[in-house]
Amino acid sequence: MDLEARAHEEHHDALRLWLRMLTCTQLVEQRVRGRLREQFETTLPRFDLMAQLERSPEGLKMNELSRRMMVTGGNVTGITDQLEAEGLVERSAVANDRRALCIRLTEAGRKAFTEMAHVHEGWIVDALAGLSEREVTTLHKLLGKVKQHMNQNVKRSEVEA
Amino acid sequence: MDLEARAHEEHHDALRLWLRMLTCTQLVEQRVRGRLREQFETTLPRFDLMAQLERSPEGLKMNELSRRMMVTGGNVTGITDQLEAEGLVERSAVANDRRALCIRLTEAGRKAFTEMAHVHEGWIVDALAGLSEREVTTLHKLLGKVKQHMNQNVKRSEVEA
DNA sequence: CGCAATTGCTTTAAACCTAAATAATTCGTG
DNA sequence: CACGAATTATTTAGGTTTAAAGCAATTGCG
Repeated sequence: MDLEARAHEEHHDALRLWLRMLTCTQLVEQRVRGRLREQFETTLPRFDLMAQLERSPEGLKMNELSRRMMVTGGNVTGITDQLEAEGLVERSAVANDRRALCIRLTEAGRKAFTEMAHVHEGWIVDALAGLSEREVTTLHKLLGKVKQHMNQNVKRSEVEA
Repeated sequence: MDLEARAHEEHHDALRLWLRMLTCTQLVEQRVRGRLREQFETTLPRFDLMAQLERSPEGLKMNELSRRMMVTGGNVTGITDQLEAEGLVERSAVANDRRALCIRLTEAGRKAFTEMAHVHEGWIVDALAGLSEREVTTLHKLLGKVKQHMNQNVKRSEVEA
């Protein structure tokens, strides 16, 4: 096989892999969305925001929340508004910077999240039950490479721009 | 390590893998969305719809399009409306079933898509360039297992329901 | 200091997406 | 054949998400 044909095939493989990544993610995501709605009357973004806060009991700035959730700031504002209205999170001022806000789970929020998180973990375990323990590790490692490469690329693009 | 502790660890691994899958998908997806907008003034759903049609030159029913894109029918109606208004796709009747419509790329649509698809493929190849050819294959195979397991689960749930 | 650039959050407008309701058609079964 | 059930596409109403603009506070630099 000549080099050009080989390159073509590899390109095709990359595309096929990407489509499969998308498919898998959407399959799991849609199932999780549906169950969050049915069983807890909440949404994935709301769950995700609370999950981020649960991992940082000291609280996070909107800024940081937006970065970690990989969504725009306006989006975080909206979701936080909802959760705050329901008493699940609270905004509080940050010392020495009156622009910034620190978002924290309330006690009620932490309680509600803990309950959901336990069930949620079961869904994920089920979704990935087709893989052996070893395969889970391999997948995690390979996706780690993808992630690392993407982050390097982002930095380079920013520098070039 | 006792069984319970091991189960806990495996659960944690599944969750970590899921979060990484989400991260990787979003990293690539957001980059693609941005470039589609900047370079072609279009969106991912529009691109995706055209991609499905390109793979089926004989056309697809709304029905089938919706299933393949993994979005609701109403959504497909809206995106099709846009693309039809721009002369990139066309709706035509289906023989023997006056409920159904067949959606096809127009000549202009095929031309526009081919141009975009070529560039798009390059983005994906770049995004996955951190992986060796062998790793791409492994990843594809492992995700295939996830997909298969999810689809089996879906069927079982439907039967039970 | 003075003031331009930056940072942090919110608001806005437009596109996207969903679930549910609607309308038209086809299918299945007595 | 008749008629209820299922299928196909669209419409509608309600959220979600994004990019971009806007506002307020802070930082940095001459």
